[in-house]
Amino acid sequence: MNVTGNRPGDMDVFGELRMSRANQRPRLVDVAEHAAVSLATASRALAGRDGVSAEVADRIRRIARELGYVANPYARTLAGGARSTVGLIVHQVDDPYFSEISAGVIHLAAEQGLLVQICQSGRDPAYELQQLRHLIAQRVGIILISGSGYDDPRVEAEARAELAAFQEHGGRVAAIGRHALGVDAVLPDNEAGGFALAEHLMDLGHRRIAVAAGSAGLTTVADRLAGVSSAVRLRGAYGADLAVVHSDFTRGGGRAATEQILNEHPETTAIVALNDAMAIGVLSTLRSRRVAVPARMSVVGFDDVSVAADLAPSLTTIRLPMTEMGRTALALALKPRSARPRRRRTGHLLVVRDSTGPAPTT
Amino acid sequence: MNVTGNRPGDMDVFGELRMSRANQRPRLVDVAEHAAVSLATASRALAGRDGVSAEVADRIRRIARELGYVANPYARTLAGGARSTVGLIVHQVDDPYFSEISAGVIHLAAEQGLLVQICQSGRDPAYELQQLRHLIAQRVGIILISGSGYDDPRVEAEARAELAAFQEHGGRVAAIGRHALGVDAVLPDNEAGGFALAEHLMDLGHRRIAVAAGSAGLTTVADRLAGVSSAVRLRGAYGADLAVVHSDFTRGGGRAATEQILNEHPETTAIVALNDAMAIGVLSTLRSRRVAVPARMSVVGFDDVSVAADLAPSLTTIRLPMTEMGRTALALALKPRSARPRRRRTGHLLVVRDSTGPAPTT
DNA sequence: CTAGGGTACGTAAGCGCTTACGTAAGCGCT
DNA sequence: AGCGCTTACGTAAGCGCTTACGTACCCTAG
Repeated sequence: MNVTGNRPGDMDVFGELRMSRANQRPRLVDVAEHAAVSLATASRALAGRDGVSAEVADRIRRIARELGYVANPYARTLAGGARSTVGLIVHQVDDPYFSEISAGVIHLAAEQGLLVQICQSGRDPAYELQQLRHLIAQRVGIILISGSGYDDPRVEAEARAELAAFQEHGGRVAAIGRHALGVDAVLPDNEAGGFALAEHLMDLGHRRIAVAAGSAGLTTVADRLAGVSSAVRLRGAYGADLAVVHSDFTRGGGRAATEQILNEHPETTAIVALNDAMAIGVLSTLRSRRVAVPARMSVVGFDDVSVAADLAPSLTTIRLPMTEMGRTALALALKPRSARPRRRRTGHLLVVRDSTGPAPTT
Repeated sequence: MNVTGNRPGDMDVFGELRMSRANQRPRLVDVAEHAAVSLATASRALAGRDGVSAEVADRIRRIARELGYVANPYARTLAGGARSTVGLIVHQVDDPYFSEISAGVIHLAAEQGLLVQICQSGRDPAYELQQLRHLIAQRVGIILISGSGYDDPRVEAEARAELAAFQEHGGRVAAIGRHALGVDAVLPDNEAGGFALAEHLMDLGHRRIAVAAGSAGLTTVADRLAGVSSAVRLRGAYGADLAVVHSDFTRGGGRAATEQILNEHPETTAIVALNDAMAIGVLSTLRSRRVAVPARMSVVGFDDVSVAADLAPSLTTIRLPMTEMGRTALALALKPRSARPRRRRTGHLLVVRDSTGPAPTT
């Protein structure tokens, strides 16, 4: 139940790590003295609070700039209860989807002078919950949680409760691509994206479509899948049919799903991978199985990670603005809380490239 | 003193980030009281410092665990000069090379209970220096700097001076793949890697080799290039020849370099991209220019980012253990400083895949 | 002219921790 | 017995900020 690595031996790390006091950076008192005002006034002026006349505030700000004053975030946090750290939970930082989101978060955070603490949950709900608790214990002020939610109501409820308590105490939370948490969220329209992909394939004449889906327990999977199915159902009269194979949201998952599709649904002419990582695995396996893309099999992905355009064949996919999503999520969390959770829908765009073509005429 | 009603944190007028004091986690005093010792003793026991008898220390640790006590990192930092944040400077987090390094750093940091603050320098030396100063101003305890160094002695000297001063005050520094900083470093053998790539190509019969190099000012570029040239020079007697085109370490850079190589050095039968990102761009351009790989042109990369194996054709490259490099760098920084900079050389491995083949017989 | 109220600023009390220094007890030594 | 040394612990002074509250001053209304 405790965070890993909390054993006595590990604490030594801190023991070794200490800085000399001589690291003389200007402090708030220095600014205050130069400006011939009190600490309180200097603090108020720099925080932009009122109760300071415009001219004095200007003088203080100027002097702070001249001295190269940068507030000590630790002191600030300790004193004010204000939290200048944002905790970002992702499944895996070296997955392009998440690294692009992170890039957006980090970028805005840097602009705002906030620290970003990144945690990797490794796609494990239990570990994710532990990370969440750890972040809260570390007194972050903002928690950004990305990655798909879990269908399991118990898991999700625990996270939800933890976050609610955190918000109760003034913490800010925003979710990215995750809607069941009862918090502000930036959400791609996964269903519409799935719908668009299926439509695109059916427009090309495909009728036997297989879906390489991520873990069955993820809401993202369910949503994207729902979009695909509803598009297919709408054209059911034309004989469209859907096979769904569950694996996981990685390249390896894509490879596994492809094997299964090839074996169990040989009539398939198009594979919808529910994210780009899987699509990369799908393409890779099709290549080694000598299945021509798109001549014999069309493939689509979802996300448009940046490498998607440089694959061979380049990947038809749904573009999601990941970097912007990260930015937006942080921006959302930075705003004052509203009574009810806000949702920002992100745009999405079908990007047609070389991995899709007309259905083979058999 | 405790009013349950209206606390400052609840008012939250201007979207200020503040937490209510009511976020009652156990503090060190609570542990100390339960253990019937003083604050000082509790602190010493939990920090693993001596001056506390074994049994008392055990009791304190047990009680801390029972209470779920987690030290407030801000207070700890403020008070002790001990720094529990590690600053990580990368060029770009959504570049797989750096995201894999980050993953390693984050992982070890999580184990050690350290915060990780990631900065993106955007490959701009001036901005990187600014980020560096920012991290120092933010009082991080450890700075990890990755990405190639710059050939420009002035730029590098400034960073070097800044880091030296930081270390002077007890800060810890480690570099990843960067050797001119006068600090501990984990270094791949770029020269040997370049050598191995060139050897591999020449073994396959290639004699007209072109290099798609990153920016001319980077030490990584110089080192990898030196390896390639020296291998080629060694076989100069056999008529091997080298064309070098400089661009930058991105996919776009790879595309640009390829265009130039195709135009200016049409006799080329093999392209050495000095990192995998460029190699992806090279492959992409060759495909659109209808140059068969490896039949008409062989391509090699450097790094072995995880997608390299799933490209079409899969990429022959030098494998570097990026994740482990990140981990090692942090581990290095965590150790007490030694008198002179330590260097950890990482292994590397030529991974032969489908993007290389025998030179065309013309 | 004074009460009442607003504005601009100062004073000082912490936030939760680390650590220099002080103290009391126990030990061996002469 | 008396001295100094070591060990184990307590006391209290901050670390650099924020902010509740106090104070001086000016303005307006009565």
